[in-house]
Amino acid sequence: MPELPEVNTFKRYFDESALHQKIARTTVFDDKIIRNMSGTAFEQLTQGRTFTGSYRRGKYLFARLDNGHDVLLHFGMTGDLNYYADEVDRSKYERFVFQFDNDFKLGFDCPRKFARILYLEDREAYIEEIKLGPDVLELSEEDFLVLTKKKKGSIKGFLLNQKYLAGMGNLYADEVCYQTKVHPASVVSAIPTKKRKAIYAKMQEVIRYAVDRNAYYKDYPEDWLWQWRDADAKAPDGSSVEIEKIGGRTTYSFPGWQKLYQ
DNA sequence: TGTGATGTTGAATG
DNA sequence: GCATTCAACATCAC
Repeated sequence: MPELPEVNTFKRYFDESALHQKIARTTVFDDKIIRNMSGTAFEQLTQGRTFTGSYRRGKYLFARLDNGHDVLLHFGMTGDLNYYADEVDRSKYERFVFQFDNDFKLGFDCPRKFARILYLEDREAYIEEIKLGPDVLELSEEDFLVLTKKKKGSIKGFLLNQKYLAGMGNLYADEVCYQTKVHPASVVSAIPTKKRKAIYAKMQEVIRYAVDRNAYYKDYPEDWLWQWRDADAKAPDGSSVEIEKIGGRTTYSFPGWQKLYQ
């Protein structure tokens, strides 16, 4: 699920449920999901604390504690949040859970365990360490044009690289390429400036649109790519879909519709 | 039953 | 050192 718009929805959910509540108890069920310490250490560091705010950058959600430290929530492929009071609402895939003073719980669910949870004393140092790029919605057109000027890899691979810009994932990257009629395998630097501007604008538009709708796909326009993302898909001009690995991910494109720059 | 998945990392290569 | 590629990660659903 989680690309930038989805994680933004998680942020809203987190803010509405967990903020300003004291953590009475933290329970970790899967030690490996906490990446920089043991589950026990994580429990002890978070118990008794209160969440005071949150900050999202790309797909990374940082939950600030009242001691100035952060809990980083990265949702991987299948991460999700679940705020509940009744035990019947607990997910079988809950990997750890914060229990608050009001007896409500915020569970972190993740069937496939690709999520990454870290306890961070210094958020900025961590962002620096992993070289996380600017959030898509914070990136200026000027910076985007500079970034893309000399890159020799594919535009798809570029958009997915969180070190250049944070937040694009497999589906939205395909969507932007499709809507701008650029083949995802195009060499970044070979794409004319005018077209790179169009990619920047479409990226902002698509991500903004999705964020505004809480990443609720059913509210997206019918002519967006994802809805008919399958082997029989046809572009508006009738050309057929091509499915291949680009930038390491399964990519849907229409060679007859999207121009390949190289 | 085998395959692929809305993501990231770290090793390998150029 | 930088850019890029790709297997590995763990598990479930179709």
